[in-house]
Amino acid sequence: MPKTLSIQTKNPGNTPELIAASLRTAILQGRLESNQPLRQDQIAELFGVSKIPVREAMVQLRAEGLIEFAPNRGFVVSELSPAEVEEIYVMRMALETKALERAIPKLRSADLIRAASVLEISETEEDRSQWGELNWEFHSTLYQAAEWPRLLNTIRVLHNNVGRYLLIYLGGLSARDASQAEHKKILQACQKRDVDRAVKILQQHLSRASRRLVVFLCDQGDHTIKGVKS
Amino acid sequence: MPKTLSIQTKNPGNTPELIAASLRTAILQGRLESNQPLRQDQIAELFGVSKIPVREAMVQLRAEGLIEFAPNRGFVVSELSPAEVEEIYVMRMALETKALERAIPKLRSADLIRAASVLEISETEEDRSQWGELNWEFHSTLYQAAEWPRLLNTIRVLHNNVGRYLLIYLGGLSARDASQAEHKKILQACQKRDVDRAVKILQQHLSRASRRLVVFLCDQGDHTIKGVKS
DNA sequence: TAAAGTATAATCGTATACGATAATTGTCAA
DNA sequence: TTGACAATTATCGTATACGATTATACTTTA
Repeated sequence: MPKTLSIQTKNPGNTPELIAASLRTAILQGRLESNQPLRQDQIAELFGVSKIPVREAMVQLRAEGLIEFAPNRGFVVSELSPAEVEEIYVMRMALETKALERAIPKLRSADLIRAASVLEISETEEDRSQWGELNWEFHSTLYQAAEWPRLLNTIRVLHNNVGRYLLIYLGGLSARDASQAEHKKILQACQKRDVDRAVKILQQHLSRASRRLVVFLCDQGDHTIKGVKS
Repeated sequence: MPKTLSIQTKNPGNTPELIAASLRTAILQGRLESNQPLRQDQIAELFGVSKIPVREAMVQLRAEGLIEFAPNRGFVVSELSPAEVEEIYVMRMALETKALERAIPKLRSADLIRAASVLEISETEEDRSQWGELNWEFHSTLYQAAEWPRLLNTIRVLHNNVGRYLLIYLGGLSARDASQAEHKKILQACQKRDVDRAVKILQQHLSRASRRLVVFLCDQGDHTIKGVKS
């Protein structure tokens, strides 16, 4: 369990939502590891609330696939098998290409500027825990122009699911530089309104990330099958 | 509010799940209409439980997009605008073609027989509230062979979201016959392991349903913008 | 009458409490 | 020592209760 997840002062939103957001970030940043049990009492105390809003937050996170549930045993942080990572990338490819296709003709210069500045910030960002967030910022800045909010949200959920693992694998600087270079190419194609080229690079970008991630997870010492150590 | 949603005898599963399943079915079958508020006390009493498992069920259904939530105002059954229906069909097309592509080479004869028998049953099924379920049975029988459970689940959620509306529009017998004919063609292509043809027909099937549904919703007396009558 | 304000009722949100279930530890016999 | 069983502890699941919020009905006043 991390030292502290978040301490709220008042209640400026709704409580289960705030708790879900805090836990979500902790999982994405790798501060909560796979298979780690989430104790309701403990988390409730951490946030200074009872178990009830905590459980609602967890039902939400379970629906997003970030945690798993077993009756009377509680919730644990999900672990993805290489096969599941592949599956998620198949879905991302199918959905993100649709989003990008529709977004490109609708991109405003403000969107392009924003995407470019996110890339710049990424260059100098030292804090690894922020990389996943910046990565999402870049992609979502482009996709949101499609004005398909449900699609964007589904993509976000899928992105979050691989987020933790992406973080580990981007740890290698060469992988990160390659990823950055691909982002720049995608942005250039967007600026030229070259849909086919942008989509093609995006596909390469995702399938490369998928392959690297799968290799990483397979090499990764533990040959784990869905949380059951062999 | 319908007469009865479901009366449980014991607790053979976990309670919020059972409640969610029951409400989900009620929404899919059109027994709970769009914008109808879901009163926690009332539903709790209906199931003979307190509000707490009811709220958890609702958080789950909200995550699936079937109901919406406003703090201190509670939950209401979602209403889809024509634009949202289109969006969902774009997503379905992107995802279902991937599922079908991968499934076809892996389809076992048992799967094909099952799909065929679902179509047969559909022919004779009088009860309209079952059509959505049978429709899903047919599609999911084909898709599950892909062995991508997350993808299948996401498709199911999307299917559920348009389920109610589909039900209304399939009310017209000609539309239903057309849909059945397309299903048969898809199945034939699957039997011949003709991936390209099957995918092509599936795309037509979905885009036709989408167009018809959008037209239907636009004609549909009420020119409603996200629940706010104009 | 209509707008504004107030009182009442309906509903929500969750802290507390407690029985139910699972995990852990301790005990005993083989 | 080790396996089976019992006792203990930890944790879960939710019914109850109650304050907080919102909706509705009822005044009051201009």
